[in-house]
Order: sequence, then C-alpha cells, then structure tokens
Amino acid sequence: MNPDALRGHMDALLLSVLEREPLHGYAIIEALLERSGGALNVPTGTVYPALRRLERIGYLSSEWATVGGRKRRTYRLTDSGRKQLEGERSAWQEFASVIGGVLRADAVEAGEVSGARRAAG
Amino acid sequence: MNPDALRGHMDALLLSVLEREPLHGYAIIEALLERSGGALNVPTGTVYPALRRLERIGYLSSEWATVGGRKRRTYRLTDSGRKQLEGERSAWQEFASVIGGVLRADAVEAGEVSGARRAAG
DNA sequence: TGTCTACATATAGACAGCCTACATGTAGAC
DNA sequence: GTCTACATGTAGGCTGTCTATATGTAGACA
Repeated sequence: MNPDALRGHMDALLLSVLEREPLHGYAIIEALLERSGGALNVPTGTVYPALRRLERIGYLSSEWATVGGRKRRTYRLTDSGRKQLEGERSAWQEFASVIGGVLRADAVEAGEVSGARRAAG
Repeated sequence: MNPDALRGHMDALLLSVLEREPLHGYAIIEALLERSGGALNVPTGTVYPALRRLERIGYLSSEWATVGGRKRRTYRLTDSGRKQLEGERSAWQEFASVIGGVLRADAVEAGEVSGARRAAG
C-alpha cells in the first residue's frame, strides 16, 4: 500500500475504529491490521502523532490506564468526533466515486461496461 | 474535495485521461473537470509539475505544437505509462476496497449490510 | 543471570507531493 | 485599451506520513 495514498484518509480510519469502543494506540494499530485483512500496517510513528492531533482538534479525548503493569492511553470519540466521522464517511464516498469514475471512464471504452454507474446529476 | 486526499492518486488520474488520446496540460485539467462532473478542479501548479515528473519517470512523452498562435506541449502515454496505468487501476481498486471496508466495518453494526462486497483473497 | 519477544508510547527529522501565488505571453471580443 | 480565455511554468510553503530511535514493563526461555 503506497503510503502517500493514505494521506488525508488516516483521520477517517482512526475515528472509524474508535466508533465501536475506546481503544489505546497499540490496539488501534492491531484493529486496523485485522479489519483490513492485513493490508493496513500503520507504523506507530504515524498513529501516535495522528491521535494527538485528533485530540487537540477535539475529535478524541484520552485518559491513562494501567493494565498488567503497562500504561495505556485510551482514546474515545467525542461528540464532535462522532459528527466528524459522519462527514469523513460521506467525504470518502464522494471521493471514491469521483476517482473511481475518472479511472473507469477510459477503461469502459475497451468494451468492459459491466456494472458501470454514474453519479446522478 | 480535500486536497490531501488526492495525494498519491494524481498519477492515476493523469495517466487515465491520457489513455484515450494525447492532450496538453490545459486540456487535461478541463478533461478532469468534465469527467468528474465538476468535482475535480486541479490547479495548474499541481498539473504541470506532475506531468513533468511523469515524463521524467518515463510514463509520458511530450512534444510542442502551435495551434492558433498558441504553444502547447502535448503529452502522450508511453508503453511504460500504459503498463503503469494498469497497475494504478488495480492499486486503486485495492485501496478503495480496503479503506471502504474499514470505514464500513463499524457502520455495518447499525444493521445496514446492503451490498457489502469482499475482495477475493 | 541474560536475552529475546510482545506490549506500549513517544519524538525528531526526512521526504514528497499538492497548493498558493506569481510571472509570462497570445488571441479575440468589445 | 481592457478584459477574458487560452496556455505554460516556477518558487516556496505546508503538512501529514514515514523511518529511525529512545524508553520502559512483562513474561518466556536457556
């Protein structure tokens, strides 16, 4: 997975895995790995700063906990973050539709029309 | 459209619009705008350097032409570029599938399963 | 005892691509 | 003479992701 491609989509991914339940950074990385079928192995140097950024913005809140002698900082979605996640989801759909549409536009000519859809409007 | 989101997908878009026929930079911008239904208004400061980069790599070749007294640099896909486009297309599908899958994972819980698809393998 | 791995967080600095802003020039309409 | 559309290009800023490194606990194993 080309790292640049993640640019601008990391927030959506992080907010999304936190929607179900609060998690600490390490667990978030594992969750992304699992939910992507092994495709998304995001380095700690990406995740930890991103989580802090999202907290600074107000989408996440965090608190420390000690489990089995190890310290964890557990993040949870704020109301603001939950709202943002909605926005991220629709932004993703728009984005995927637009890019996918442009990429498909020329391939279609080759005779492969299959399930081509057009955005209404 | 969040600019960061384009990061890493610009190459695919540019190669894609050049698949059908050679175009000059300005026409490429218009083509992207049109094919995206107005969603993709890419600034010249993004397109021109990107085209030069793609030419430097070997995915595009260019030649100057004068039409109606105006100079144009027309770009066309090389064999290498055509091959790269194939790769970009499958990379996009993989990417969209992975991100979409993770974003959907939690929303699904709400009962909305609709047409969920999984990439084979 | 020492070493290794998994768990867990964090930061510094490099890298790269997209953007804003600006520069330059032609053609045609008005 | 001015404006808009056409057409290309560069400099410099921004910012998010990555690599590499640092720190520390717990438990397995020799």
